[in-house]
Amino acid sequence: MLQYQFQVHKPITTAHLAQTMTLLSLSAFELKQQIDSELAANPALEIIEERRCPHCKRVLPDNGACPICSRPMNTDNDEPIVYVSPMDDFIPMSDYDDSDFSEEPFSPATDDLTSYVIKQIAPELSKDQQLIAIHLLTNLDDDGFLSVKLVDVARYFHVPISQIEEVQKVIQLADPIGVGSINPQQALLIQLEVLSENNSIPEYSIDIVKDHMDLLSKRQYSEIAKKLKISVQRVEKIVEFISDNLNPFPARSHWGNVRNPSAPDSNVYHRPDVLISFSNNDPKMQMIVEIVMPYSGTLQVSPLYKQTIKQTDAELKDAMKGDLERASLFVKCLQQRNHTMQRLMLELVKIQKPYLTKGEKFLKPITRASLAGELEVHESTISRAVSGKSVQLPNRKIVPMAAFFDRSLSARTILREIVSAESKPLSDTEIQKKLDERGIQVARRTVAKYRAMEGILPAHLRQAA
DNA sequence: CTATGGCACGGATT
DNA sequence: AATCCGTGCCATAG
Repeated sequence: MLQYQFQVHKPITTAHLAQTMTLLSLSAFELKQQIDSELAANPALEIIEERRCPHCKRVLPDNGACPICSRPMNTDNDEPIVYVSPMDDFIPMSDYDDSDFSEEPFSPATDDLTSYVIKQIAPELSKDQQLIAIHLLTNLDDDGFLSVKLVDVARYFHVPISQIEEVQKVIQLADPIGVGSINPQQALLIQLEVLSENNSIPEYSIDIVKDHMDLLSKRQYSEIAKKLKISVQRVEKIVEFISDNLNPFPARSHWGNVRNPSAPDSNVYHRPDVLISFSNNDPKMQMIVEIVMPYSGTLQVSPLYKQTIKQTDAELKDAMKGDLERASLFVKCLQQRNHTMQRLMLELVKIQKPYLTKGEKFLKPITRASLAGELEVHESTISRAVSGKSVQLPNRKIVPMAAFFDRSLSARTILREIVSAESKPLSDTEIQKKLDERGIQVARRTVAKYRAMEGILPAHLRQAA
C-alpha cells in the first residue's frame, strides 16, 4: 500500500491530468471495472498481492504494521487517520453485530423509510394487514431489520404467525428489497429470490447464503467449497456475485429523495466508497477514514515486463514500450486519485466532525468551492471527487458524499424539531424567527420550501397533535 | 391583512 | 452550457 501514499507530483502531461480526473470521478465499483479492463488490455500492469492483518484483514504495508490495528493510541491526537483500504471482499458481517450505534443521537431515518415502504405496499394489503405492516415497519432498526420478534407481533395482534409472515414477505419484496428481514441472511435470500426472477443467478449462491452464512461472513471460502464439494474458485466467483449485486443491510442503501420515488436507483446495492468510523466505536477516540479500493493488492508496473523488453527485437520493442508507458501512467493516475481522495476526506471529516458525532443538526453548510480553496485544487476537482460516491458514516448509515455539502440539512432537521415541539401550528414567518434564534438565517420563502421538503403541511392545515 | 405557493433571477454545481 | 437551490416579488386564498 505504500505506493498509494507516495508524495504525488503535479501532473505533467495533459494525458495524465485527464486520466486522473476520470479516475477521480469513479466510484470504487466503477474503478474496479476500469482497472479490470486496463489490466486485461495491458500486459505491463500487474497486481501484487499483499499480506493481510490477522485482526482486521486489511492489507499490510511494506513495513509490516497494520495501520489501523497498531496505530498509536494516543487520544490527544485528534488528527483523523486516512487510509486507503482495499476491500475486494464481502462487507464483513462482523460489522453488524458488534456494538450498536443505533442509540447514537442520529435521528433514525426509519420514519422516512416506513412511509416510503408503506406507500408501495398499501394497495396490495387488506386493512388488517396494513395495520400489521405499519407495526412491523415502525419497528425497523437503522439497517432495515425488524427489531421485534414475529411471535410477539403475532401475539400482539392475536393472529397466527403465518399471517405476520405473509405481510413480512410483502414488505421484503418492496424497495429497498429485503427490508423487514430479521437478519442479513434473510435479506440476502430475498434479494436472490427477486433477482432470480429476471436474471440468472449462480448455482449454489442460495445454498451458500442459506447454509453457510457463518463461513461466508468469516470469508472461509475453502471451507464452503469443501462442504459443497465445489472448487474454491467457484465459491469466490459466487461471493463476488453476491457482493456485487446484493446488500446485506437493506436500509443502508436507502438514501436519496424519499418523496420522489420516480427516480429509483437502478442498483439495489450501493457499496460505500469511503468508510468513517471511530476507533473502538467511541466518538471521543480517533477518527478512522478508509478510502475503499476495489483490489487487495498493489497495482504496479510489472518488473518482469521491464526485463523482457530489453531482450526483445526492435520491432516489438516499440509496442511494448507503449504498454509500459501506459501502465506507468495508469499507476500514477491511480495514486494521484487516491491522494486527492485522502486529502479531500481528511479535510471534510475535520470540518464535519460535529455532524459525524452529534447528528444531522450539526452539519455545517459548506460549499465545494470553499473546500477547493482550502485544498488549493480546482473546484471541478472536488466536484468530480464527490459526485457519485457514497460514504458509510460511523452510525453505519450510507449516504451520498454530496450530503456533506448539503446546505439545508441541518436547517431542515431543526425545523422538524421546532414543528414537532410547537404547541400551536406556527406560521412560516414564526418558524423563520425561531430558526433565526437558533442561528439559522433563511428567508421566509425558504422556510416554506424546507417545510414542503420535509412533508410538513402548512400551518392552517396542521393540527397540534 | 396574513399565510402560502408559483415563477423567475442569480449564484453554485456539474 | 445546463441544472439545481435559495430568494424576492406577486397573485391568490382565507
